[in-house]
Amino acid sequence: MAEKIVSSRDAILAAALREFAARGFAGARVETIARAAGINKAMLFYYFSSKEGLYQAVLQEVMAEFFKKVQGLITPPLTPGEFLERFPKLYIELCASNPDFVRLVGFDLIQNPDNICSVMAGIITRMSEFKPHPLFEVIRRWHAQGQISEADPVQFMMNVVALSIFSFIGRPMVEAISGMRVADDGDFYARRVTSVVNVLKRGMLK
Amino acid sequence: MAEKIVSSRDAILAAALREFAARGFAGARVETIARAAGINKAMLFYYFSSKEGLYQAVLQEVMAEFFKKVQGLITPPLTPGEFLERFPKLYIELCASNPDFVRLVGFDLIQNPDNICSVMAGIITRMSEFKPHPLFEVIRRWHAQGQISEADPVQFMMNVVALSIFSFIGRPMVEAISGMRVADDGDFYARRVTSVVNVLKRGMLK
DNA sequence: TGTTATATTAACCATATGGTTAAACCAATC
DNA sequence: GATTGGTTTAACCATATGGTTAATATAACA
Repeated sequence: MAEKIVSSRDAILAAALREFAARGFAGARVETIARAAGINKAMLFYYFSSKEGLYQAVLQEVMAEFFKKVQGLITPPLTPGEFLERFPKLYIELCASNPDFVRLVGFDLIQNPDNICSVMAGIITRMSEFKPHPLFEVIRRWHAQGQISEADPVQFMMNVVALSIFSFIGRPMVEAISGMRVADDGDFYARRVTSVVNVLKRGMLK
Repeated sequence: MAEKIVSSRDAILAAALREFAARGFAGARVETIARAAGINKAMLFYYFSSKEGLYQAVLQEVMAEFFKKVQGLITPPLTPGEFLERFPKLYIELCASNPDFVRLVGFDLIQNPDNICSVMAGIITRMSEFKPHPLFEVIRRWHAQGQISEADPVQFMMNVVALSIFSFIGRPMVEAISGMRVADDGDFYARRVTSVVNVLKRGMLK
């Protein structure tokens, strides 16, 4: 066969994402990643020069993919109402279908916020469309035109992202407090989207 | 002197909280904890039989303290409006003054949700007042009486907790996207409380 | 004072882990 | 068929790490 189904490099990246997401950087074992990728441990150091290098590569790849998707959403001009409907939906569905992404970013956000910030900054810089980051200008304009009630774009985005992403990390916590087990069907996320969109629109739209 | 300023046991617990919060379970070094606590490593295994045991003890202690405070808030009967004002305020201020708590719980939530769930369940069971967990009954009643718009108590609480806790974990992320550095003064949290309470009341109160 | 239970330490130990190396394999190209 | 350059592996290595032990200090107490 001319090409392998997956290159060793890609197999390593995929396996590494799973392992890092499951155990964090320190808890991840290079050996385990190699075995899961079906290659010798030395291969891993051949492609990525260290565990740290591999980690950064995974983070880079995964974040870049994520930003590409978000960018697609916010490129066309939107009304605040449209934005508050589409962003959480995209975000929640994206996270639901990539649980490893959420956990990886979560770990990094807790442990080493500066690192993920610089990774994101790097990606944003490379995507010229994001440059001065139009989104925050847009949000400011929405408020200036009296379309939304929240004046501070940072608070605005925090509210949006918080409600969206917490559906994943915080679910077990709420389950524990409530004593209720939330069904793990796709339905849960559909209901979650509804609730979030509702709160955001009623809460921040004028 | 009859008693030491702090018992070795407590010194270990305090140092362990710091270390586990900073590096996660796997990243934490027993040696480092011992040194920070000013005792010999063997002492640590003398009081807590293993690294895992120490970790659980820390989690237990920290969660119990947290629940005690939350309980104080929700014990008296409240209107939904009062609840939506006081809960986020308490939550955000609590997290702001105990960043280690947030990170420790965050780690555990991502890596091992079942564990923290059972810890919480244990604590709740021991606090008899929480038993059938009245809070969720109360929320249901609020909706039945037409006082709030969200019918599902799980969604209701998720919205509340998400907006409150994300102020900490997610802040660097929003900062990176926005390119703005949020001032680290106490003011930030005050503004955050205002925004969250606003969204929640406008978004879920009828 | 002798006894006992609790605290505390220095010195070890077995193992796991990130990382290296030198040799082999393999496909393309000359 | 020899050369070359990327790919892959088994066998190592140094070190860090969780955990143990046996001996000692301390305080309470009979």
